[in-house]
Amino acid sequence: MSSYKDKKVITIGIVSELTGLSERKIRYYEERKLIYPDRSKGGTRKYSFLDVERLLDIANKMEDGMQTFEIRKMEQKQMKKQEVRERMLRGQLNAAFNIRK
Amino acid sequence: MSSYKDKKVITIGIVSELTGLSERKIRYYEERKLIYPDRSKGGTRKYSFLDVERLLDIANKMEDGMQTFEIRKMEQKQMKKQEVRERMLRGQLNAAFNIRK
DNA sequence: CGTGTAAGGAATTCTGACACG
DNA sequence: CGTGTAAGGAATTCTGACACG
Repeated sequence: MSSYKDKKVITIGIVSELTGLSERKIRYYEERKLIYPDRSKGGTRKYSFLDVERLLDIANKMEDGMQTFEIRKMEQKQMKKQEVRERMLRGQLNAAFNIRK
Repeated sequence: MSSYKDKKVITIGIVSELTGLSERKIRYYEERKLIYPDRSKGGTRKYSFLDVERLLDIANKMEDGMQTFEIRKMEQKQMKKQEVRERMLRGQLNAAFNIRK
């Protein structure tokens, strides 16, 4: 289920190197609810490789002139689409095999 | 080729949490040539998930009473075995398909 | 809105050494 | 040999704010 990709173990300086984004930008995207790092006891942020990929995606969208709230909404829509797909798939499976919870 | 597993992006504090080993031990195993972290410009160590796995393996062997130099030698032997296997495999492939470099 | 920067403090890491065994 | 620890300094990160636009 959870692989290395999801483990929040990377500090912001390294994320900055990996993505080419300034630490300021990375923290700002968190403020705008686009990314959710963990925190150490001391309070330092910890990111996963998945977060790094998300940040690269965000960077692309920002370059295209998109605003942070648009990116957030877009992701919510993606989530919804995904949910609908899964619901439909489950429904079809249930119909095909006549499964009840 | 290189995946997330090999990227040296984890600081020693987090490696310590992931492995349960003290930072002292982790640095010592480096001194004994059992592990090779990268360094940031400032000099802080950076480890990969593969390094974390290696450390867990080292920890097991230490618990079994093995000494650091024994672990190092054991790994060298593993490397040699692996090389031999690859050389043989390559030889068989070449023979089978009559390939020349 | 998105991002740079200087500011001061706190958390993290580093090295070399002493200790014990 | 393997590991803990106190010591002092350096690198890293954090927050809140001011600036520009």
